[in-house]
Amino acid sequence: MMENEKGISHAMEDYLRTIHKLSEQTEKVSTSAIADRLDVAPASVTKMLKRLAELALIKYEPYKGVKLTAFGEKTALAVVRQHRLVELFLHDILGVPWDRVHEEAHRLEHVISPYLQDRMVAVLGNPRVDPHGQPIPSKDGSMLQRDLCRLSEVEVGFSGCVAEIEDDDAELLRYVGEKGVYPNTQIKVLSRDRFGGGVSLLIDGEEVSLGSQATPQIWLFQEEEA
Amino acid sequence: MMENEKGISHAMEDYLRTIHKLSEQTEKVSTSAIADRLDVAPASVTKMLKRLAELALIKYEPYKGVKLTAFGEKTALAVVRQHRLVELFLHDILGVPWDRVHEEAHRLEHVISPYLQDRMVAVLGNPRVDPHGQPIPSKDGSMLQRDLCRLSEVEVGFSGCVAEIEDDDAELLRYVGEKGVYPNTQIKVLSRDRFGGGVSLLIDGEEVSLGSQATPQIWLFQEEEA
DNA sequence: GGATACTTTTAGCCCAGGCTAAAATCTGAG
DNA sequence: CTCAGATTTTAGCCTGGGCTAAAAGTATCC
Repeated sequence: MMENEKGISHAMEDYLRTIHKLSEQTEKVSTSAIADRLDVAPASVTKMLKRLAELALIKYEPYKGVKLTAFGEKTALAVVRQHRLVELFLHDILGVPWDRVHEEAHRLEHVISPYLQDRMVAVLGNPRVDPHGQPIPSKDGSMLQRDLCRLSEVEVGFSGCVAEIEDDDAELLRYVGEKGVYPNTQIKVLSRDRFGGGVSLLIDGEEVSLGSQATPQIWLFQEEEA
Repeated sequence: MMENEKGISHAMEDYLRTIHKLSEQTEKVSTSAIADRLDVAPASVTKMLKRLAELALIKYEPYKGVKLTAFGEKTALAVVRQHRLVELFLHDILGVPWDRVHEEAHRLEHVISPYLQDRMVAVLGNPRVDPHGQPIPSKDGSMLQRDLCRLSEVEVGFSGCVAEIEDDDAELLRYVGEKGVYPNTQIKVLSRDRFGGGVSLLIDGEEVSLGSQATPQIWLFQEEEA
């Protein structure tokens, strides 16, 4: 049951991380959205939501969706921190490619003690972002806030810098990596498909095209560069 | 249920490792010995033994104790390998002290994929022994066989080299470490308590005494040195 | 060789976290 | 405003891995 001292199981950690993730898009997160993402039946989600609500991790009104409480938010951020630190560790120290770190980290994140986390942080030198450019929440739960927009939504002619790429689709990461798009890659948007959302980019003097599945997953720093 | 592809759960891995460990002492391992070591009720052990027997991991005759099959042995050695590799990794790469690696490795060992194991091995440079001197089984299940004897059983006057120290009691490891006893430490037995099994040692020119709880946990290379 | 003590197993329970099928609620289109 | 369709919840079941209490088997001692 309570795998860590606070009565929060590994499964609960997964739910919290998922709810946190989905909260970026919608205010109240739906049962089915969680079920989809965790690949479990909606009924299972409902059951778990009740437990999370009992622990005061979420505010749950039946049929109305769910929202993290402040406590839940804090706990979720701790899970995200753990996850991203592990990803970075796997990448930087063990040489795991960026399209594999997510799934490996998913298993590891639940069994890293606070002590080990500290050791990892020490070895990594207090890092700020994971291998996909996503910011690592600090211990106290504050997270680097940045002004980002999706590559799928930026104007033709925009020139700027890649901030992060969504980490949950390994296939996509491989695709994007092959095209030479990584965090901090400098890009300029040359053109855009009229329908579909694919783009043509200038990267390092080369012209590169990206399919419409990829562009919404790539986030750019908002501030336009010269 | 089946946490790895072969239908062997984390709990089962713990049982296998424990049975393997206890098999060093006795031919047939008793239910209660397993229960003691895993800190669960004997009834729980019985139940699990049936499951392990169904998977052909052990030979189980009710009331007569239990023994690993060849398949069980192989599986257990894979778990031991995982455990010791993780211990070494934590020690060498993350700087975790040797009295802490066991408990941390205990959680981690169940969630390291074969791929990650390979990465660890690469980073560690194909190591042979863990931080307590215990040999790491190779991938194919062969393990460095050595001729060891306990410090508690060696004659006064013996001079030789520490091979390994049992890793499951952190307190003891700290004690032994404070005394300067590590794998490969050169020692000479100066005297022995008439009753109790404590000894007085010469280490690096210094006289050091070790209590009777410690000496049976310390293993020496059998061959006497000049 | 039998009484007693210890060990092991059985029986039956619990909880977490899944599942399906059926009931309840919500939503949006006419 | 109603009702069909989608979403969500309830009810009830399952499995793994624990537990306790009671029964069964084994060992020991006289």
